Amino acid sequence: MATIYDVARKAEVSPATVSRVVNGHTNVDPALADRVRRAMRELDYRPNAVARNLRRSRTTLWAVVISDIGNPFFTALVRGVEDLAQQAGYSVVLCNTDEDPAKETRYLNAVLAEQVAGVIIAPSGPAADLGQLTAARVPVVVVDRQLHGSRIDTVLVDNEHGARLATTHLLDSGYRRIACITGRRGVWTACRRLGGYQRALADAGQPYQEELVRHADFRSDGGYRAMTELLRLRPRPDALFAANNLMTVGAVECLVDQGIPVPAEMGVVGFDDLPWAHLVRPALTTVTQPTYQLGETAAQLLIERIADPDRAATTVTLPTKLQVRESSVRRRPSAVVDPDEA
Amino acid sequence: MATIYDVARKAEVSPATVSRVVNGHTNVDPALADRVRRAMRELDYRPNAVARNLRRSRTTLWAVVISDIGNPFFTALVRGVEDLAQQAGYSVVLCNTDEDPAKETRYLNAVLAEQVAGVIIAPSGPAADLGQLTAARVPVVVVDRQLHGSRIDTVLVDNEHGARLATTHLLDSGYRRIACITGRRGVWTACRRLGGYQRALADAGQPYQEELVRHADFRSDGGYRAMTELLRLRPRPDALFAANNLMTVGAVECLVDQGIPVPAEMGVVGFDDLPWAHLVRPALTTVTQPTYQLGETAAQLLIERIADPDRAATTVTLPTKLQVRESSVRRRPSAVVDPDEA
DNA sequence: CTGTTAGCGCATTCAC
DNA sequence: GTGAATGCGCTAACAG
Repeated sequence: MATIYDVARKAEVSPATVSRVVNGHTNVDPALADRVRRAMRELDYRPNAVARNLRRSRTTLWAVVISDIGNPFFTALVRGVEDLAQQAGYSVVLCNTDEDPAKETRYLNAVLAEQVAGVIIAPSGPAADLGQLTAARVPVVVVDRQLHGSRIDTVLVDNEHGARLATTHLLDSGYRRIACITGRRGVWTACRRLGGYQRALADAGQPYQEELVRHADFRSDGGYRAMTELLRLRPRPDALFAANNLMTVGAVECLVDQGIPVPAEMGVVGFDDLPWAHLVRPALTTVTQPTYQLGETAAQLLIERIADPDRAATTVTLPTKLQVRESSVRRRPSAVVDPDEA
Repeated sequence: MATIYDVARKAEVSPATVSRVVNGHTNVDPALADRVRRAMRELDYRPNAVARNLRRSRTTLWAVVISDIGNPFFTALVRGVEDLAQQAGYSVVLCNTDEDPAKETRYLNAVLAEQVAGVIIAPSGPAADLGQLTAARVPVVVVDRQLHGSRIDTVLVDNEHGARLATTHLLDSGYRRIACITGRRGVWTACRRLGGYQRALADAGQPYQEELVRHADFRSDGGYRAMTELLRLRPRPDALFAANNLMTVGAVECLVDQGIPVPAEMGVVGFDDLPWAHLVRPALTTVTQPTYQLGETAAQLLIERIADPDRAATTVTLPTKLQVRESSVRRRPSAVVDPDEA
């Protein structure tokens, strides 16, 4: 590979001038600039980003750390991040931890070693150790989860509100024994969504029954198992609020396998939409999150944080909406209007 | 951030010795090594990967270039790559081009500049310019598509065979006017899958009718539009073979919207599975690819290519299978056995 | 406006 | 087995 010195020699200028042309920083005599550009073309010169990063002691890379690349929630979020990152001149490195703390640690170490310009982390699992990142003064934005006690920029949705909407909707549809499958104890989103469920029951003067609540792992299999357990209860629940998209899928699979008709014998609402929620029969009612904007907002905060490392930390909360489809309405399911499909 | 010099000073050794301890290359006196390790701990020393990369003029990063991060096919593939990469000590950078040639070019440039150790590219769109990569002697493996005329390691599936299986199955189920939605003209997978469809018709002595074939963009919307067009034909097709997963989704959405019952009035088989294909009612019959292994195999080839840049290029072809579910069988749909679900 | 110079942090010669 | 010295390729002072 040609270096900046090769170009300089060929164009009969100094390496500094080549650098100036490449980066367009200072003004360069047009004639010289032309010679440089020609030399670059002839040598097929490509600036070595590694050397530049070392010299500048910063990179143009963001790391986005997510826990499940197979979950459409995260891929949509990544898209939002990526689009803004590109605009701002950053490339995005995706780190998929698969809910594996060891992988997460490895990635965070790599991220530090590689001197990334910033990190956006969207963990659904237990708390990551962001201490080392913040200690190294790496700009960080947390998405999807509140980290108490730390001054970090954060983007959230109103989980409690969404969960409450979902549960209230099931009550309004006439369901009375509503089960809840939420995430692991201690996981922030799991708590908030469970909280919204409880709140809705309280609002309606319904008793809160511990046995109707299950904690699973935010994955499909976990939803399946939790549903299996719930179906053993007597009397059986007549509705389900599932606290994330993949667990909803698992639960519905279980219902299909057991031959339990939805929504006739089991109303279902899931938290977080799925790209194909309306293709499943019956179409799934979900609490939708503005996933793409979640990513965009995180990217925006990261850009601002990089520009001013000392500004006060911000928390942005985005709204959720209830998307009523068929799985939660006992009669005339096809009459439901779906604004997103218009 | 502490540097190797800080550690050396604190441990009262030379930077070279610290480097030796960090990399475990040569033998170091245990006493010195201990002092070094303690100093590293106390200073929370983290090797600067950028500097190391510059010095060694190679990195420990792979780039995986895909065209749609929202497509489960690619995410599964990435998982396969990632798992092997981790084992081999590489980190994976995901580059999502969204079928946008400009984005792809930007990423390939970045990839060159960042001196990545290797590239795995899985494009579904038109030909990428890999020339510059191979010219720079960057190890490259192509997945999912054949690049004729170039000596590049490649991992494929037997597209033609899978498409033929799918079409033959529809014929066997009694459908006679079978439409095909494939990808853009000139896209390798699109051609091969169309070829399999044609071959199956020929095998069965059925005429090939141009009007039954549509070319779309491998995305959901394209499938929807193509299906809309096909439904205007008279006589109407009675079955569909769609050449990728997302177009299948789009086509089925269209059928739902038009109120056309599947499989009674329209048999459907899609190429490439979806994680939730069995949740859709009726459950979708698909041609499944070993997506994860596709990624693993690509990673394996890349590892071997890096180890020996001059070995002959290999092409590996993996098998596809027909997964019969409900959307392609007119009677007794629930009797179908699905081995993957056992 | 341009060239000379130094050094980012590290790994690797080469002497010792 | 260890340390001193060098340079990976580039950018940013600084001097001219």
